[in-house]
Amino acid sequence: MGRHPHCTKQKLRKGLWSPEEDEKLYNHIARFGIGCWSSVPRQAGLERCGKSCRLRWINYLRPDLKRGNFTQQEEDLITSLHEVLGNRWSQIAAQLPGRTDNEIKNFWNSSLKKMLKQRGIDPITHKPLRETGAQEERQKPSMKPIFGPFASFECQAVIDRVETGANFYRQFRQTCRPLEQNEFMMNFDCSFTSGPNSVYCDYGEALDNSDSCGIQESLNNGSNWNCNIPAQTSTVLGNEVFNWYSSGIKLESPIRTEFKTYERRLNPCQGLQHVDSSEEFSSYPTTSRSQDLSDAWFDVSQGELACELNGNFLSS
DNA sequence: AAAATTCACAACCGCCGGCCC
DNA sequence: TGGGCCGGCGGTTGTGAATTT
Repeated sequence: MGRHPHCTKQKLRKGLWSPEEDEKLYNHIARFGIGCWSSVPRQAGLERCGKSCRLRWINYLRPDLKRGNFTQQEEDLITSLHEVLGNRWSQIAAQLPGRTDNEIKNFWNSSLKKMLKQRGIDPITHKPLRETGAQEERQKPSMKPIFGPFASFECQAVIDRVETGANFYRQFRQTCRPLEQNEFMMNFDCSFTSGPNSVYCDYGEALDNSDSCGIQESLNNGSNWNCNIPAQTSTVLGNEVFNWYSSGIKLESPIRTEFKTYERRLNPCQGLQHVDSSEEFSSYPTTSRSQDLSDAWFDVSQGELACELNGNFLSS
């Protein structure tokens, strides 16, 4: 059995909140803090359901809310985060202090979406509308898996470290080119950019549960990257989550980008065969900053990555 | 000036996962 | 273990203000 009787469907008020209701709720939270929302209406003397109280507090009454129009900076950030995260408004809101997911969602639906369309950008794919249309046209006839020549796939992810707010961007690019009959060479490029208190990824450790067309296996074989995050980060992609742990490293730069390329010979009939391993291109330390980043972990989405990688094989 | 339309934003609804009993 | 509650989330709707016809 459950704990408490669910909000009994007695006559509860709906619709806009009156100033009196706001005052009651604000005073209650100010005095007792946030506890069990379902008991707030009764304790605060409100004829509302707990959910409604919670929403009113989060979206309107909270003292740390930033009011007013979105700045250009916020606008740009929302756009770029939406490109990465899609309609995950709560995760986007987590990157904009003082803004709520509801506010951002409304702003997106009422303004940003239109603005992007006016600029000729598809607000869903964030690619030029023509390109998107052409891609859709091309993909329509063949939903069957095909290893198309020059197939290309890109995805991006942003990981936010909760404590510092430092952002960490990953970008993947996958391309295929024909070799011989029934054979293709696939290049899998990754670039990682991390901000202050740099963060590094190790696919070798992270992708230890490979089940995605051998891609993860290839990364395991080829990678010797380190996974070093000083603290837990929020999950930003996908539904499936798994943790990974750092092995400890000292970082020297506040901003650093790293690139890697994996080449794989593909035979659609035989599956994937590993050909070459990784190649590390560059990093650019700016100022010196050492930090011991051991014993840290963060989440990535195995499922999302797998899903995205699988996407490559469906392109034509 | 009034009606119609558009816009911005507040609030609701339904679903889901986690937790408790 | 299963039922039910709770909180969080994203999609949708409602509402008042602003703008257009």
